[in-house]
Amino acid sequence: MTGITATAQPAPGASGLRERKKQRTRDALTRAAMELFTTRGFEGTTVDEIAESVEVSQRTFFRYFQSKEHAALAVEELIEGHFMAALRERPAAEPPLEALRNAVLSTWDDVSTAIHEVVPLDLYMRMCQVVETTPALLAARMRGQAEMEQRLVAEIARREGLDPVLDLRPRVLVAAFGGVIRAASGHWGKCADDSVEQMRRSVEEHINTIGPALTGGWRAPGA
Amino acid sequence: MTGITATAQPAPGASGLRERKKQRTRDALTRAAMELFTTRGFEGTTVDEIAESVEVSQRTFFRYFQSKEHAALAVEELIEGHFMAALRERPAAEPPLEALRNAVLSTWDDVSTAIHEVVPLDLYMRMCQVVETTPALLAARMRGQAEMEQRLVAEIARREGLDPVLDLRPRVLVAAFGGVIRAASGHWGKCADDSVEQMRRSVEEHINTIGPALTGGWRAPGA
DNA sequence: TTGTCAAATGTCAGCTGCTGACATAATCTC
DNA sequence: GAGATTATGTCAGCAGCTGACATTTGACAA
Repeated sequence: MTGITATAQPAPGASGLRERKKQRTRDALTRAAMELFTTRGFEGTTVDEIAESVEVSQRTFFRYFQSKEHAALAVEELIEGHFMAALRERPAAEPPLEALRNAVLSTWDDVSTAIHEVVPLDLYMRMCQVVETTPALLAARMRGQAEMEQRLVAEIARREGLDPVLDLRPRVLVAAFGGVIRAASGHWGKCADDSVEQMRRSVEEHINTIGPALTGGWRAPGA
Repeated sequence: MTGITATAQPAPGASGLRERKKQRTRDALTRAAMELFTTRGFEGTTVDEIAESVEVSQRTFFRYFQSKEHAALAVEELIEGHFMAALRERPAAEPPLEALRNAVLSTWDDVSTAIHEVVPLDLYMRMCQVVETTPALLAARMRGQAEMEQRLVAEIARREGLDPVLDLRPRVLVAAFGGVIRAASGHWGKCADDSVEQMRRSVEEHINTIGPALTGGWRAPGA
């Protein structure tokens, strides 16, 4: 009704009591899930336990989340939404890679406040580590990112006025970009540095490496 | 014993009757799984049906495959093994991206014969389409590829004498490369052209696009 | 307020993927 | 051929997930 058609969540700036209540239980479920996952681990936590800790039936949990994995990655989805919006607002003059880069970096602060409306930031940080070390979650996240990448390809193609089926470049660019983002967050996850700032720097650094990494000539400083 | 230490499958060139039998049932299971998946769909097929069609208990199925998904992606894993071996054999003089590229292209023929020892090629082709359209399989495959990419990073770093933790470039390069491969196979899957040759060409074309896709200046031919 | 409608939730039953434990049957070794 | 290994079968059980139907709760109008 607000004009912002959501992905799967209830409308963000909703009006009625009903909508607000829905949003509340959804947030409560995500938070409860993340708290349990970060303490007992993902596989060590049952959906029943999550539901119970919010005093809701298991069936209700599955009405909010397609799967246990989706609950764990709810925040991730939120972030992707913000990023996509940021990309759409980049000036048309920016070349594709720069637009992607700037969208990531510019959206950073918005994102952390948006996250904080749902869960404490440090909980999210700890959750990232869990994701990075849980195969099932890694797989689910990668699937989500693949869907995201499809949307990115469409957007890039639109910006540049290209046919995303005939022209390979948007797909290739986005694939590379996505890979780099994954590499960055993986790197950040391992370093166990719990700051958003550090994460931002990691992403920036990785993006700046795209050029040098692909244009050979690595061995100048090495041997 | 042949020097090719396998990933999880029984040793390829095994000696005893036991080993050969194991390999036979494993192959039979993969083939049965793929045949059922391609006709009834992945979710429309139960593990019991697969096991039954090979006249084996469900429990045995799970002794061969960690999950239903793993059975669907068994061939994929086989291919990755060949690719990894090919990469290790590339001359040390080749710069990283070229080595990756050549490993893919050079290994192509070996792969198709290796596949054919397990399943008919056209069955594999049809299976690729199923993977591309089944969310659970997409996720599982991406996870597998992520693991593969880690191994690739290690190998590239070794070749170049770099520390894969400190130096970002191997990770970034492999991420980009992996993304491109995914883009290529996705593109091939959509075009529904059932030839290996076409697939090879698609991969080659995509790899050659890496440079142009990243170095901006797209709008020369377009508008 | 009250009554009506729609939407959210609870309850229950059931399927499917997957695993541990133990018994049985097949291969290997001598 | 006897005994040690190893693969397989059987059984029981948990956890994720879904459809169907009953029940409650908020929305809206008379």
